[in-house]
Amino acid sequence: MFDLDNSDIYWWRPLHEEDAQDTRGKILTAAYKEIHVNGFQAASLNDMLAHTGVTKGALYHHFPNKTELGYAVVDEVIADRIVHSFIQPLTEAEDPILALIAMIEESGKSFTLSDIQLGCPLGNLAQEMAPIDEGFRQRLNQIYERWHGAIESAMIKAQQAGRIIPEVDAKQVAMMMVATMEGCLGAGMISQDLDKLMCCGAGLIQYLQLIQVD
Amino acid sequence: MFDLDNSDIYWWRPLHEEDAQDTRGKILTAAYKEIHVNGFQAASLNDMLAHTGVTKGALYHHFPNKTELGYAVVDEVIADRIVHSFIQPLTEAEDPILALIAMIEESGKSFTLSDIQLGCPLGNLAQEMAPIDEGFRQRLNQIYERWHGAIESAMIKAQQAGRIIPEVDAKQVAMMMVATMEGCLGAGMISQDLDKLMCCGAGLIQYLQLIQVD
DNA sequence: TAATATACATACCGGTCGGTATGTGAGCAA
DNA sequence: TTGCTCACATACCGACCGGTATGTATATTA
Repeated sequence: MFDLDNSDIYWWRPLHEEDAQDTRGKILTAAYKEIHVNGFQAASLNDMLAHTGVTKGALYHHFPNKTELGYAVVDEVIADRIVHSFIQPLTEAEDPILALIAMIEESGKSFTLSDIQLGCPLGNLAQEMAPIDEGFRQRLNQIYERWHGAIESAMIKAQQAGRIIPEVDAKQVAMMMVATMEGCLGAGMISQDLDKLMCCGAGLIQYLQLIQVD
Repeated sequence: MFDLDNSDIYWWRPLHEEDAQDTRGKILTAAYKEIHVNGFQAASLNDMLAHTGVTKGALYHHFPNKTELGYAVVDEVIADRIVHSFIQPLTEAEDPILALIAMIEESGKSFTLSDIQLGCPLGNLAQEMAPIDEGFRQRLNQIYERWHGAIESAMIKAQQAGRIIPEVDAKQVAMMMVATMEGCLGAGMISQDLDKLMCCGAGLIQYLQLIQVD
């Protein structure tokens, strides 16, 4: 409907690779942006080609069709961003609970309005494509399962260390954490209000403190 | 990509009005279904006309364009369904906490796979349209604010009655509840697994029990 | 050097989209 | 009966879509 092009401030986190990429890489990042703004179905190949200067011949040399390009964006761009932003910081942390809280607080502070305007690239694509394309569904579900797994492991570790009350179930907490984080981003997106996003995040942090052993 | 037509089992809850509607009503429910399956942008006017037997002339007699039709679907169909399913049961309940728990448990039990395959009509549309159309964003945001308000009031009521610990903030809890419920539905949709949905819901119920005064 | 494969570039196609122009019959008011 | 409005019905339009056929410059191999 309207244009959000030609600027980097609209992307969740900077895609540092921007320049000095090969053609395939250029297409992938351009496709990622287009999809994040318009969704997959409404993403126009012509538009992304126009933005990058890459031609249609080049695109169809590297990808057989639009769907496979979408799959590649999920596998190579989105998965990578989720892992680096949310999974790795968790698996590497000594105290995963503190890491989770820090992650949420950090997001609340560093997100700008333009960051949350477009929502989560993973969540958006899941909502749009999971019901109508099994290939997308499986690929996106894989990412979610890695995410759930990482939090579940962290919770089990915290429970064994006596940092979390034994009454809660690690799997339930993990699934609920991801669901709530996605939901919070959605709340921020629809309200276009950073305060609401942080209010939502504060609720989640308090939940984490409730299940902690003091 | 594929077809989910000619059956009612795919819609979240039956749209009881089905038959004996006027032309405008027929268009609205058909549009609601098309949008719920394909999203707004990918929803085809020609398709919904074909499914109902209504002609394009009739459609453009009642609605000036596709966007206004979408707005009407939000205002008249989606808002109504959210209010009746989630807001009214809450405001009418004596003990809102028990009502919330019952609502989640009830959903877990009554949802079928086909119900969750398409996700939440409100959440889907919000994710898709909020970033690219201000008219949609405002209308959808209004629904969310009513929802948030209802839960917040319920929480304040419960807190005054001493049913909930005083440490939690009613607004935070309200926003987090909605976010988590939407997120849970999303988890169910992407996994196409009712167990995961219920696992997620169980986490939310346990949270409600944690903030309760025993 | 000749042959072949790679990595694009350009031009074009059929199909679908939202939207519109025009026609038509029923109901009603004068 | 006449004239007007409402509630559609039909036919069609230009724009844009994903995809393809064909051409070409460069690098690689025989």
